[in-house]
Amino acid sequence: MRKPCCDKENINKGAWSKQEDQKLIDYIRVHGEGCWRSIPKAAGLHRCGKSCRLRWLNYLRPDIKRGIFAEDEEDLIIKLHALLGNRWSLIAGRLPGRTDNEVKNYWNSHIRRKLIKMGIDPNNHKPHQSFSLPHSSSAEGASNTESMNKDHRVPIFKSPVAATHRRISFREEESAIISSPTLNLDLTIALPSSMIGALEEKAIQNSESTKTLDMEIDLNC
DNA sequence: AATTGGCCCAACCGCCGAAGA
DNA sequence: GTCTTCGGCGGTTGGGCCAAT
Repeated sequence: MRKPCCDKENINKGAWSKQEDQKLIDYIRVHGEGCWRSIPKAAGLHRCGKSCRLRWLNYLRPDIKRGIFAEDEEDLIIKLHALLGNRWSLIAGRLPGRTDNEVKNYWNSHIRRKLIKMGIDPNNHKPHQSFSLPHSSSAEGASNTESMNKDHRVPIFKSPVAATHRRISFREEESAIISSPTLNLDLTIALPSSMIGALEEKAIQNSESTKTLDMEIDLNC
């Protein structure tokens, strides 16, 4: 049995107060992002290190872009999702200022529904033939491939791409993106510039794994 | 005005891989 | 080679807000 990431006692949970936010911001401004486990104690926060990390990365970071997604951002998310599946952190990495949580939420609340309305299966981005909303599908069938959110409104489908290829190495994923015939300019623009040179080199070196991934993606798209 | 149902999003949970001892 | 710890990730949930009834 794995130990909990932190002492559960004396740990605040739930929404962050302004004071807590300020403490975390102040600490990171001075000391930078370091060891998340030690930050709560050092910053005087009764929070789990993971919670601090999440709060900082998803909410407090100064470079976060908030507000509605632009059309081109949405388009890019759809393209990247078709390629990568539910790997939100990778998708978010190509949307400057957006977090994985934000992208994930936006996908589940907006894009998924939009695609369904358009008659496109959000799992594989193909026009669906038998895809149906949960209320019209059999509960038995649904239970194996999808889970519902709490009020049974929208099915949370597990992407076949993500389910099959979860935890593919970062290099393989970058290589797949760079070498993808269906995603070129949109993606290279968003790719962190500092990584492009190194990644292209790696893409060549890892051509074997890239081929494998591309082939798998072809099967799914 | 009160209730209900749906939507949205922040935050938690549990798992996994990487790194270090 | 094995074990432990940590950071990171995706899935899921709790709860606030708002529109419809």
